[in-house]
Amino acid sequence: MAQRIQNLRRAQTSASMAQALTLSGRRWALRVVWELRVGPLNFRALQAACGDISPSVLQRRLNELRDHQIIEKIPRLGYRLSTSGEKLFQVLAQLDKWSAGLPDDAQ
Amino acid sequence: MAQRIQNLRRAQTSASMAQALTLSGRRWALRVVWELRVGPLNFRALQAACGDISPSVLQRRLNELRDHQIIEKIPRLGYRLSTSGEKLFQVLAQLDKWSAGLPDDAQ
DNA sequence: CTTCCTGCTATCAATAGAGTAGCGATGAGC
DNA sequence: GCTCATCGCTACTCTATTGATAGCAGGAAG
Repeated sequence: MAQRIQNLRRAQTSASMAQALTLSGRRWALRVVWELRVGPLNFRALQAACGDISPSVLQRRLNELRDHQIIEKIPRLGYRLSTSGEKLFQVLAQLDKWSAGLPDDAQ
Repeated sequence: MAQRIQNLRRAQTSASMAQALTLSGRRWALRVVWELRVGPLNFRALQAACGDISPSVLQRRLNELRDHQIIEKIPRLGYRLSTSGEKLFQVLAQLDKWSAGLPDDAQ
C-alpha cells in the first residue's frame, strides 16, 4: 500500500526542529532577527525597520526571542543578537540567497 | 545621534527576502516543506505528518506554496518539492542543525 | 518647570487558524 | 452493477493571534 510505504520512508521531525519551525511560524519573528543582523537596534528603530509593525506584536516577539535566548536586551542600545541568534542569522543568510532566486511576482 | 548612526549602518532588507520571511511567517508553511523532504506525500499523510493540522489551513498553505512554486502537485502521489523547494529544504536542513543546539525547554 | 524621545501597555477591530463534519470522486472487492 | 473505504477538499463555527491606535511613565535636556 502506498500509504504504508510512505510511512516507512518517513524520518521523524525532531522535537527541537518542530519547535524551531513553530517559532519561525510566528509572524515577524525571523524578520526581527534579520533586522538585527548589523547590530543592536532599539525598540522604535526595530519597529520602523520591520515596516512599522505594531508595537504589541513586536513586544511579544521580542519576549519570545528572549525566552529562546536568540536575542538579548542591553541597557542603552536596545536589542541585539545573542551567540545563538548569530548562528540563526547564518541560516537566514542562506534563506536570503535562496529568496534571490525566486520569481519575485508570485504571491 | 544614535538613531542616525544606526540608520547609516543598516543594510536594507531586499524585497525578495521580505517576501520569503513573510511566507515563512505563516504557520505550518515551513513545516510542510520539511515534511516533504523524503518524498511526495498526499493530503492526508501530510496532515498527519504535521500533527493533524486542520485541513483548511493545510489547503491554504499548499496553495500558497504552489503559487510560489515551492511544491507541485502530482497526479496520484500528492505533493512534492519542486527544484526551488529542494533548495529551500537545504536551508531548512541548516535550521535543523541550528535547532539541535538550542535549550530545548525554552518556550 | 517644559519638551522631547524612549520603551512599552491597553484597548478594540480585523484576520488567521483550529476543530469538526461532511461532500463528491475514485478505486477495490464482490 | 453494488458496497465500502479512502481520497482531496470545502463549509462552518469558534478561538487565538495579529493589527491599529492612543497614550502613559520614565529619563534626558534645556
